[in-house]
Amino acid sequence: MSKPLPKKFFHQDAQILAKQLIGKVMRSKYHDMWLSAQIIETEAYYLADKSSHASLGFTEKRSALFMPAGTIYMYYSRAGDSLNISCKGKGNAVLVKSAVPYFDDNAQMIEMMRQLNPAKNGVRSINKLCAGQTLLCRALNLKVKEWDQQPFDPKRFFIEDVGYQPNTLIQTTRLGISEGRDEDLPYRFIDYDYVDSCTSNPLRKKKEVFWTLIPASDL
DNA sequence: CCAAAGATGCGCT
DNA sequence: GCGCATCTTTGGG
Repeated sequence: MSKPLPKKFFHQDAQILAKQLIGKVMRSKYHDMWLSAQIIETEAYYLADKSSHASLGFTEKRSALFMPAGTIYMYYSRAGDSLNISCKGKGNAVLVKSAVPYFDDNAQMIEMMRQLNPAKNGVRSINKLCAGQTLLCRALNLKVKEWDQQPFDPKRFFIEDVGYQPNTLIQTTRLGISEGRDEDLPYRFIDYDYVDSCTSNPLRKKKEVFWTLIPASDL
């Protein structure tokens, strides 16, 4: 079950890569168990855009953003780890925002994910187990200390093309960007068929939120 | 100190 | 289900 995305795959424009990553499956080995989740939501960030960490300048902490395409950039903020991947052009990257558990071989995987990412009250439903950039890192046991500035490793953590093609993507604005920091750029992408498992559903917002649909024929 | 590419509970619709 | 207040941890100023 192991056909990691080739390095070349990450050598694409951030928005293209963000769209291409939708539907791909992350696989992380925890002890002897593979934990797998299909990416359903991503965001693109560019060196020139004021919301990107890279735009704040090169530092040791942010150096992964300036390393070759396909380098993992992880950072810790607001009580959780987040996963990014560098892409074409120094300082450009894609943030993986949410996923859904993908179980093609292991029935115990969900229990392990629940253990790694417990809900404070009750049990986290399967479709919300990886519904957030820090939640998915928790459920897959991905840590800054272990993966920041590293390339993917087919033996421990990689992303795989399982042949899934989304029918439609939602394109909308990124979340958590403060005013004046290019908050209106439409660089967030969601698999329409899994919109109920994303961090926040733009289609059902009462407030005015920009979104548009991208059909499969345009991908 | 406090902002940060967040998450959660609670009250309301 | 939505919006807002509140809690969260860490590194840079």
